[in-house]
Amino acid sequence: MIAKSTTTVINTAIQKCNSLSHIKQIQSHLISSGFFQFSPSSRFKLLELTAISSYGNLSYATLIFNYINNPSTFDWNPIIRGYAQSSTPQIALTLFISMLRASQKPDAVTCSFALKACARALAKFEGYMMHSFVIRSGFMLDLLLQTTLTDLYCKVGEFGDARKVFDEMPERDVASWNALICGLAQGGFPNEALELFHRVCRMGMKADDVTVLGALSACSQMGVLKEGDKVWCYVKKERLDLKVIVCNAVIDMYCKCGFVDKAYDVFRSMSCEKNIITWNTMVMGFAMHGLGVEAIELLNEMDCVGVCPDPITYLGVLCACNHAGLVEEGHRLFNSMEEKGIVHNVKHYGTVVDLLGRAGRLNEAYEIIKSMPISPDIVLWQTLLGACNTYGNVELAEIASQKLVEMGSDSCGDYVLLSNVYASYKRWNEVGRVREVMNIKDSKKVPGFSYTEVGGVLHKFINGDQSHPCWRAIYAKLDEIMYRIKEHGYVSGTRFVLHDIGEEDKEYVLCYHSEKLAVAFGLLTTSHETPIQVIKNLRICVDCHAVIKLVSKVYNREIIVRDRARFHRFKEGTCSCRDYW
DNA sequence: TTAGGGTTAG
Repeated sequence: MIAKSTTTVINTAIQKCNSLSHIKQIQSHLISSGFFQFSPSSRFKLLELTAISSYGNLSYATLIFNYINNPSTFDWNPIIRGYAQSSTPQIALTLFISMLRASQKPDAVTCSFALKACARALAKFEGYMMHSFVIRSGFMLDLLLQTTLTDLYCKVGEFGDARKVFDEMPERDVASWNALICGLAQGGFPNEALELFHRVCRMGMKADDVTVLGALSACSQMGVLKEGDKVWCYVKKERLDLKVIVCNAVIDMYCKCGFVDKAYDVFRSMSCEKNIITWNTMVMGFAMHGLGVEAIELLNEMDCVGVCPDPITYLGVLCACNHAGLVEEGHRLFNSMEEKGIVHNVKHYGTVVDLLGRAGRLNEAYEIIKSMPISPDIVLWQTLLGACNTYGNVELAEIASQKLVEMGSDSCGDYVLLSNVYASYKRWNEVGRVREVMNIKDSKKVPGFSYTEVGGVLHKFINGDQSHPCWRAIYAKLDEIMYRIKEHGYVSGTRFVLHDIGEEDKEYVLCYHSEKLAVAFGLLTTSHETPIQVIKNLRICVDCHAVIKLVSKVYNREIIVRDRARFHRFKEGTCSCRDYW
């Protein structure tokens, strides 16, 4: 028997560990003194520290664990927890099964780690098995497990089951609400997430930092400024702005709602210390708004105040140069990364290829791809192909298309671009051949949709959509728009339509793109001085861009479109992207 | 002796 006071001394020493070598010293002391075998609490502390602390080492923790004769639940728990939060969470589930085979009984804590592992591994089937195990073990009344289950079902996309677990909870605390709010926000249901946030506030429950993170993410996705403002007021009232993670989310929200100035105000007036994510979010915000010079200035400021940029900072700055057309600066920054100790990743290559490609420097872009020490991905070849389409480079377009086929890309956009390049040289035989392959492959297109907020209600439009209650009026308005802008020189850009249909029909397909429907609806339902705000899931197409520019002039209306890549602010016939996107 | 919910990315 070991005296309790001795155990306390040992455990205090373990807690003071701050390096792996320190852990090893303690371990050897525990083994030689017999504590490893006879003091379960010391062994637990040692395992926990080795498996989950920042200076620990999971492989080493596994070595220690394998040294234990007949491990107890208290020995299994820290090792399962360690793997659950590692990059290989599926190992935690294998260990959970090994534990059952070794006839050790998992407790509610073991289950919480196993559920976490399922969520991180997106293991839906194993998640259902674990849920059943939790019920059979009699742990279903555990509030923490119910919350973990709610989170798990959201992460694997089973929102119905998440809702069921949540609705059946006898009592809920703020973390349970957060699991559902954040789960819905991250799972593509921002509207529902925001509604729940308001419900939490109405119930008089104190929303905490995690709740507002979920709400802010929802506002960012939908681009709803008024809602975002409300959350920001709540954040200030509850002093949640003392948390850097919350400020970062607020900056991101204002950028994505189209108000980079407000984001910058928050960035400048933060009362807590900025972290690298704060800087990166602001840089990315500038990029999104085509403010290349501002992004570069921020990078320089980081250098002045001694903050080390990371690969994401450089990605943001390169992206900003790309959107602002700062070709030389972007190219120079890309080349300077190595001396700053930052290794180029595939996204950096993607951005610089885009940058050079848009500037017509196709051969340089291709040389960069050829010199890459890592494999180019599908997006990168698509970027080059896009530039080939713009500049009519058949030779490189064929190379990029061939690579895309080899890589198994089945995006119909690839075929459209290649056939457009052939079409621009009137090489109709090749156009026909590409179209044929495209039909055989039955390439799928991601459906485009846009939404706009009018009177606090979000209206969603899909290409060619007739589901909106006012669709007849919207289509009539669009006909009027097309008629009026044609008087100002608009010619339909039918070469961007994919389908093999007659010219008139092509015009029809283009005409009812979701962003045009949203703009027509905005013109119908909002007053003259209100800017129309539209959010699109894909990049805006060339034809819609041309149409909206003219609409902003003919109807004298400001129109702001956030597409997948950036913001376009249309005013008096021009766009803030200067047609460079 | 141990558990739940979380911000940036072509």
